[in-house]
Amino acid sequence: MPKPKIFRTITGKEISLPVFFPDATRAVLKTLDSADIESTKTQGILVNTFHLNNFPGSDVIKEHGGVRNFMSWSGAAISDSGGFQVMSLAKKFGGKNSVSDEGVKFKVPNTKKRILFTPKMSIDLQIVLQTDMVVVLDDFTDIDANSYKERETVERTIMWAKECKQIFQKAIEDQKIPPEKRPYLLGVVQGGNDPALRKECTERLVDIGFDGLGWGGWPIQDGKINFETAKIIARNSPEEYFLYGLGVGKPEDIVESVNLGWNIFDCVLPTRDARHKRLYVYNAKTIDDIDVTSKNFYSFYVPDKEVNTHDHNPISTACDCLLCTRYDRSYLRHLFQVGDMTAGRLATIHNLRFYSILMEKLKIIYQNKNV
RNA sequence: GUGGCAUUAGCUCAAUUGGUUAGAGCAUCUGCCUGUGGAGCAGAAGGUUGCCGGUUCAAGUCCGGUAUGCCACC
Repeated sequence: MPKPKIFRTITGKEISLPVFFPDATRAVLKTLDSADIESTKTQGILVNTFHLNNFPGSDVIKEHGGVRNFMSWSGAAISDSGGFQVMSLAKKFGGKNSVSDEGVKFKVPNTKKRILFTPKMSIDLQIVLQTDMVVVLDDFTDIDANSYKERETVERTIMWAKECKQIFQKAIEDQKIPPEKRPYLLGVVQGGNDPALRKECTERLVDIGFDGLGWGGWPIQDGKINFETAKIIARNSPEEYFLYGLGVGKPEDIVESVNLGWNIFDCVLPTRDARHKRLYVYNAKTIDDIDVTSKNFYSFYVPDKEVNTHDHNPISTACDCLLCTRYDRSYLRHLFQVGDMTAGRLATIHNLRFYSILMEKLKIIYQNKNV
């Protein structure tokens, strides 16, 4: 069976793989509006169920008929379950936040509310969001987890995955959602750095049956990605499955992951780095000359350095974004110096175009490989 | 012309009654950011304390002179 080359949205769009979804956690890609996102040729975005449930709340999203209408976005959209946030919140606030088989108990940030976030809530909310891919709630295996904790999180992840699938299917039937409007359902593989546990988790999730699997957990280990885990999940997944590297990653990590069969990615790096004055720049002179399989195919450009004050060159000649086609280095430095938000906007647009060019280049390689 | 106040890092300012190696913010330079509570974090460099002399074991700090600036009064 051939690998899927198409990601179909519930609005009828077809997106070829691999694809990168930047993180619009709160239904906004920081500093950009939806027209800006379109201009970067970004195909889809990732929103977060947990955060959108807090603000503005599912009733508001429901009134709009989904998060896409809410933010006037016509591309693809995936909703994250909230599993990762639950982990980071539990870690940050500890104490009264706890994970049990029922779900996650925690205090809602910035409020006095304490709620139990369950697999059912996550799925129900994601269906309200009307995204193209729904992600099951998973129990995050911490990078420092001992083998007992690793086992526990995997068992709970599988239990919740089963529950999520049943709730998902029931919702589809109850709401009479036609097949072409049915979102994809993604299982998430946990198990930390234990290869046998990762394999087992993958197999048991495949037995339950999903449209794809996510590479869960913390992707970084001593600053490097554990590609052994990526290989194990990919090898034990059906050919037609979507393989989604959750939170992956740096450009070179995406290149390597695509090589191992992964085809969907999301990461905060391009947007966060842009706001933190780190721009991704291809070393090639033109877009045509870019070779993402070569070593060191890109560099970082730090826009607010003093040396840029009198530099009238564009940030990159191998880029066709708003920043590179209209403004020069001197002006961008000025915008960062005076602390204007436009600096963040132009830098974010640039970094997103860098990533969309990366995916366009990988698409060509990927499609040639699968002919 | 007389009196008062000021002068310390590129910039704005700290530094008990004279007492270790004169500090901080911004700017500069390095690095970091991975299913985003964060336009964030870490680190480095940067000084003949306006200049000349004096008192003292010890001076950014006290004294005399001088330069520059601000204020007040003739």
